[in-house]
Amino acid sequence: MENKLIQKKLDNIEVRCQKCKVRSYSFCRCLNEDKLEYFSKISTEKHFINKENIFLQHEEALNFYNITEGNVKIYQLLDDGRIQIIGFLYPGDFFGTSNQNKYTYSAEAIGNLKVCVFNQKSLDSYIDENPILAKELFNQTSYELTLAQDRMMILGKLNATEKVISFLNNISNQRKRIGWPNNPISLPMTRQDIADYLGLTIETVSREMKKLKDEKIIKILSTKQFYINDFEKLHNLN
Amino acid sequence: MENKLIQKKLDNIEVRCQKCKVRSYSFCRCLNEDKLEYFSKISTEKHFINKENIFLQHEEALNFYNITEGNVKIYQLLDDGRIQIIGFLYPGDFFGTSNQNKYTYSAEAIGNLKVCVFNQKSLDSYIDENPILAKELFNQTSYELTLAQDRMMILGKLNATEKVISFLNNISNQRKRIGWPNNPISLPMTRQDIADYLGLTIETVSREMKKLKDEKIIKILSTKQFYINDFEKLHNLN
DNA sequence: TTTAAGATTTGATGTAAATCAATTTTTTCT
DNA sequence: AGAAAAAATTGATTTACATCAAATCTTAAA
Repeated sequence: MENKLIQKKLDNIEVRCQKCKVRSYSFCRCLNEDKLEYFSKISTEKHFINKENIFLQHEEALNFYNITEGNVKIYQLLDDGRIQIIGFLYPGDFFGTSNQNKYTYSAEAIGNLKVCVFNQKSLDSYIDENPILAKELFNQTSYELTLAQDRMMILGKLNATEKVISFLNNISNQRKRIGWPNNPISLPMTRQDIADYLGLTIETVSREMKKLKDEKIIKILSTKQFYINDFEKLHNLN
Repeated sequence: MENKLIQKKLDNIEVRCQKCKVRSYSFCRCLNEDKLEYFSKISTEKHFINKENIFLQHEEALNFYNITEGNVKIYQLLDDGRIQIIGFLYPGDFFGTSNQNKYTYSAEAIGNLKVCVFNQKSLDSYIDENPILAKELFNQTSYELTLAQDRMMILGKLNATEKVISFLNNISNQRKRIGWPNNPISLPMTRQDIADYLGLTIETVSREMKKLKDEKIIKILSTKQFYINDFEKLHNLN
């Protein structure tokens, strides 16, 4: 009876990577089909619900995560409660980087979330035997770094209008990347999240959205849904 | 006559990596001694003077650089001339990451600069044959990413006072990292550079420095030299 | 379905940092 | 060394965005 359960579990694990919908744009895409059976075994799937923390900054960094479904926000907190959202993550994105064995940010689910969980040490050993993964991770991390650098410009030099525009453009592009319809767009995050992401207040975000609506560049279908009337204008404004 | 010259050049190249002063904290530190002779041959040393551009954003990304002496600023420009300095780089730091074969930022020498220049394609092939380098580059890039993320917090949520303090702390830590005396500190960059790095104006940086001086937390020895009186206070303020 | 709690919008006011402007200091060039 | 140019400081004024406050809309719970 119990054996049967274990066997079922194993079968399930074996095929998980083969059936994975986000593999074509995840770091594991570099692995050949014949590697997947073993690779499936070094990770497990885990579910989180809205607002659940995956981990907190400064906790011991045991795991490394890859999103298979849903969204994640990663953020840092200051002692006095100020928050900066570092990034919104999408299916195919990985997270859990650490410094001196501690997570460098906190991670929280936005809506329902499914992730692949890798033990950092196991993944590390696996990388040693499959160097192609190291190269893929280097390339993807380099790309992440370029995005982080672009965000320095956004946070340091753009005004409120430009920040909100860059955010809307960004959301639209992210959705295109993972093959989702990029218009109309439903925002998984709250206005507060957007504000904390852009280094603004919720009131300023609200006012800027209204301005874009009044200029007929976007249509606000509901607080979490908007339609881009004029892609051209939105792109050129930033 | 010419042969002699070439031979001299080759001798010089062969030993370059072995004699290198920054190897212990550069990405190439992961290579065994016996790899260095060949590794030396895939890069060349190049000098730049103050304000010389190493490359510009959007140029075709042909090379990858490692600093052996001096400092570099990497920055992005907006159409209207606004500038954001992404980072100040130190000996042992590498730069030249690209996206779709284009550099994602511009790089300029601060003072006299010596770099190792790698052809991106050659380095890429070398990595394929020495996967340990891929892992080292992944690790170092991950670390760079955590620094970039910390800077999002600085740019998005800190006020002017906190920004300047974080900058001074950062400079002090960078110098410690590469084994330089971290007090007093001579700044290689101008006030304008500091302002463009922190998303402030030159006037605000100047006023904040004066405030720290008045509070006796730092002593300003000259415009480019300062002494930290109270490390404790400086660290705790941020 | 009603009520309560939470999220968002909108308006009035305050303020941190930008901008404008003038002076002083430092560096560079002849 | 002296003149010119560039960088940095200091002060006065403006402004973009934050803060404070209240109203409306949305979601969740009873």
